Amino acid sequence: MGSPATLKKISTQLNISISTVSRALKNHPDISENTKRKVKELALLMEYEPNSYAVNLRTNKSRVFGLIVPVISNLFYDSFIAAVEEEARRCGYSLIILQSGDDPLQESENLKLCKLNRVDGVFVSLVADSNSAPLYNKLKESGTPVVFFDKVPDDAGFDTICMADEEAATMAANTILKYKKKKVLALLGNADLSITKKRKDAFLKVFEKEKTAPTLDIRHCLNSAEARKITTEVLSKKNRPDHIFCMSDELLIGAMKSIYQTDLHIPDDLSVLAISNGFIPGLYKPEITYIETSGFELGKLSVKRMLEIMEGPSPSRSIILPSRLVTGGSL
Amino acid sequence: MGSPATLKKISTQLNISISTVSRALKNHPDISENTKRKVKELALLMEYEPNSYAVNLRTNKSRVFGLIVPVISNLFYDSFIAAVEEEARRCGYSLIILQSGDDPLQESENLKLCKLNRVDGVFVSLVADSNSAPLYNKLKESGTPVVFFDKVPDDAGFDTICMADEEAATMAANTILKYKKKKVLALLGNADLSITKKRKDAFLKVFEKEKTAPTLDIRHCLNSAEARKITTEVLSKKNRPDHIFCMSDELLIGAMKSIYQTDLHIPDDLSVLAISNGFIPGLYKPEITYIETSGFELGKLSVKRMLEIMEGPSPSRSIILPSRLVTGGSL
DNA sequence: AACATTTCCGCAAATGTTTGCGGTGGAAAA
DNA sequence: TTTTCCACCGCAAACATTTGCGGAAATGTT
Repeated sequence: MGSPATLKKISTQLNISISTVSRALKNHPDISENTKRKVKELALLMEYEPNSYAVNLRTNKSRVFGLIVPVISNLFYDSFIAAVEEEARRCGYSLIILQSGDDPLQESENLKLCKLNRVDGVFVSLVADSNSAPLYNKLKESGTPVVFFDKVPDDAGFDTICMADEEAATMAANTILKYKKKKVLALLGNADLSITKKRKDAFLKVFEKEKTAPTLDIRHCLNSAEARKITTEVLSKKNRPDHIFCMSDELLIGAMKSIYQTDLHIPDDLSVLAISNGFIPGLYKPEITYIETSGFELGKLSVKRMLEIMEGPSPSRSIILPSRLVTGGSL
Repeated sequence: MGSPATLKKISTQLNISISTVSRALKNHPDISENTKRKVKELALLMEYEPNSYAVNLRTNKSRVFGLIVPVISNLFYDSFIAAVEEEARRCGYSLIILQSGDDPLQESENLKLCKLNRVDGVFVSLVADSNSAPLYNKLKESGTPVVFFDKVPDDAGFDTICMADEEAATMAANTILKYKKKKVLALLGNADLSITKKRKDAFLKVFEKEKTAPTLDIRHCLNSAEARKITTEVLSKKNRPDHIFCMSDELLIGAMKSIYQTDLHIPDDLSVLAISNGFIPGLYKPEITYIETSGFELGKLSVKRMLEIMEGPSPSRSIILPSRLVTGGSL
């Protein structure tokens, strides 16, 4: 009674074979109702639970997903993780989380950890200079499905799922146009990231065709502090912008800190527009108008896609989640 | 060459026994340098990696921790999770995350999942009406260490680690006293939580002994929206408070939304003090003065404690992380 | 009564590792 | 030459489960 219950212990107690116990607990039709009952009763009494180590070994499955993300403590990623965890659990899967901390090396280490843990599938958001594409390919070939989200590889042949980056940027540009802004400061993220490129291109494209386009000041910043510095610098010039567009929450926070240092009034003196999941924009007064990108939605969809792939290997697809404008009072 | 490499495949290739291969890869002294070299070379070539299912089964360990938390998408918990993940990975452990969503039932389900996955240890922050104490006891008795953090059980005999709740509340009260506030609105969390009780008691205790104590308006609110409603209600009265104390970020956000609706100026008309990890307070203008509770620190410490327990079963301890006052401009 | 069918169950292999123990061959000691 | 010892390696059990196959007993069919 000391060590945990096993099939063998139940079987010797009942003087039947291990396989019968195994089948009884699984409601196998070969086993009579009578023995099923006896087995189940004893199993309950002995608090039997299957040893997943052995089950995994035998079935070569773990019912665990891996999730690799640049950082956890982040308003977008944490809601994504929350959604994936919830959905995965609902479908009988557990979730191992690994963060790469913007380090390509760590990312490939994490991928190795996923292989080591022999997860049944992995979700990945790439770090900036990820060079692990071949590793992902190998993983895929070895039969472990990979779903990329948010920061996805450029190469075709992968399953990706991300926000409508172009659409969001286009929407932002059109909104700015509609409000007849004269001079806009656009704060964009890491220039090396494909997500930044996509958003930038789409953003610029809208203005190209327009006669009434505002003057654009495009700036790349890696983090909140940089965004703040740049904003302060730009706002102090004689010919200051009348609008600021922020590509992410992080940048918005930096910009707002800077704006708070001035006595400029939003939206009269300066209007603001961001791409965000909505939490941060709601904290300010007035609330910042933003284009929504829901990590939660993305997470739910990612799990759904993962399960699809695991069903029957379908050709790889790129899924794009549409975005919408949420009006605050900053524009 | 199709299916993944195993010890057996390497052994037949080299015409040696499985055990020799196993020992060679582990640098066992019984094996000659020569065979070690050959084995390692072939292992590299065949891209051998040990099947953790089998290793786990044999060694009865998984090198995986479980982490049960009410919610993931939360400024405190996500930094805690980030810290635990980082530290655990550094020590060769992976992390399975489960959220209970403030549902006691889900919490015990999650605990079962931890047992099912046979994790080597579990970190738990309890939900409000958790009734799973016996389950945790059983888990502990079965040899799986449990470390509670933040929301910990009242019962003795558990390993707990949390912020200096009393100290933080005492510090808050003393600060309020120092600034000679006349009337303070104190926004506290769920009254059923022990963390709330502790903070409340310590908070009140400071004022009991003081002649110059301010009038106190103690309110409990479950979430941000409630905090906002209460604040608005209280601020609209003729005899409005000159100070608001918020026990958490969530409550602070609600209060600030309400304050932003008025034309009260911080800190002249109304001062604000919060208990927080510092992220949210930094977003406002002026930045909110707060008493720091670092989820990140707590996470690092929790892993350290877990490893200690796993070394040699020490008597259970309660660890308390001291807090400090971070001065913004709201007081 | 002889045969066919169904019901119920056990045998044994297989999953990939780890590890205690025993064994072989050769060199050194007696 | 015999004994001792050491370096090196293999046997086989054990971990707990799943599953194809075969077989005995019970039931049903002529």
